[in-house]
Amino acid sequence: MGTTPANEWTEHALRTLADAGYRSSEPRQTVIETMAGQGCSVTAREIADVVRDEGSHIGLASIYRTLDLLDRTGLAQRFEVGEGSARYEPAYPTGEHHHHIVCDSCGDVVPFEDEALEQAIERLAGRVDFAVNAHDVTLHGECPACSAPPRR
Amino acid sequence: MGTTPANEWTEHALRTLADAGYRSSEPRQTVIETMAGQGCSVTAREIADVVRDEGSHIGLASIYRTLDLLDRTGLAQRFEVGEGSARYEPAYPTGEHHHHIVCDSCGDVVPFEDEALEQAIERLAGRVDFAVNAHDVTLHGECPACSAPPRR
DNA sequence: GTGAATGCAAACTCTTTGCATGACT
DNA sequence: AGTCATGCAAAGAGTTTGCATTCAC
Repeated sequence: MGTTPANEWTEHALRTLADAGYRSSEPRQTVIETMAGQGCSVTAREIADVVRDEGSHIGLASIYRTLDLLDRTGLAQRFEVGEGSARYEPAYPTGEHHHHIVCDSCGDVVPFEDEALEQAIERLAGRVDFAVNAHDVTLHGECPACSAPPRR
Repeated sequence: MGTTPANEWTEHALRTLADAGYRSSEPRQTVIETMAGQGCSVTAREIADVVRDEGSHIGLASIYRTLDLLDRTGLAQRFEVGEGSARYEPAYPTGEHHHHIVCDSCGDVVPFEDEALEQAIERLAGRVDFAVNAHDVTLHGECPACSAPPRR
């Protein structure tokens, strides 16, 4: 396996933080690697659980502090899908990104991309009097499994 | 002043709840009227504050219960813009709705509508394998006041 | 060595829940 | 009268913060 987007983001994030004068501690590296390792978005607790399952341990507070740092430096994007806890995911320097569909029955979150949607938002952003620098789109509904007829 | 959309929603909501067998209590009516009275979206605490300023009082728990009821019955829509607390706003039976731009500096929330955006989402919804029945779009940025050069 | 980052625990905020009281139908 | 809804207070969940210790530079 060669260079994946996740690997690239990990390195980009570590380098960016180092360049900005932040120290490279093991907890920070682990949080970043764990985020990259998850397919899509993660919550603070999910990171803690994954790390614990790998035999290590990072205090929840440190995870929150790292996530906050990543968000503030633009290395990650924070968003919520309405289930109480914040989700974070890597933000690629290319601006490339996706959005999410949430199953309101089982809580499943799956990503999607849509160029037409991005264009509509871009045009809109140019028309409003806010300086728009990010956007969230979340679709709500039921996943195929949940909208299937009840099992018996 | 005649019939406004807000008035209509208030009546629609009260009637719908009554028809569904829910009791018409004063707290519920007040919450609904207060929601209608606010321009856009509200938080539970905002409702409590407005009600208190008008000389009445409703327990926070009842406000939350009413908001939850409105959300479950489709009379209101719940969403979050990332400032910790949930916001609710009237959902019109016509399906007419808007989205929000949030100023990440001062927390100001302003509504917008965009037909092209709605169309893009509608087309997208038809293409995914989820049964999509709602969507949130939130733009983040800085409002004109906050992006202005710092005052001196 | 010095200042920044961690970990723990306490504090906070938002929201939900249990239970007795009061109100709508 | 019989329920359903309210209000209060306590409980929960997620997140932030204070502070002593540890670690990176």
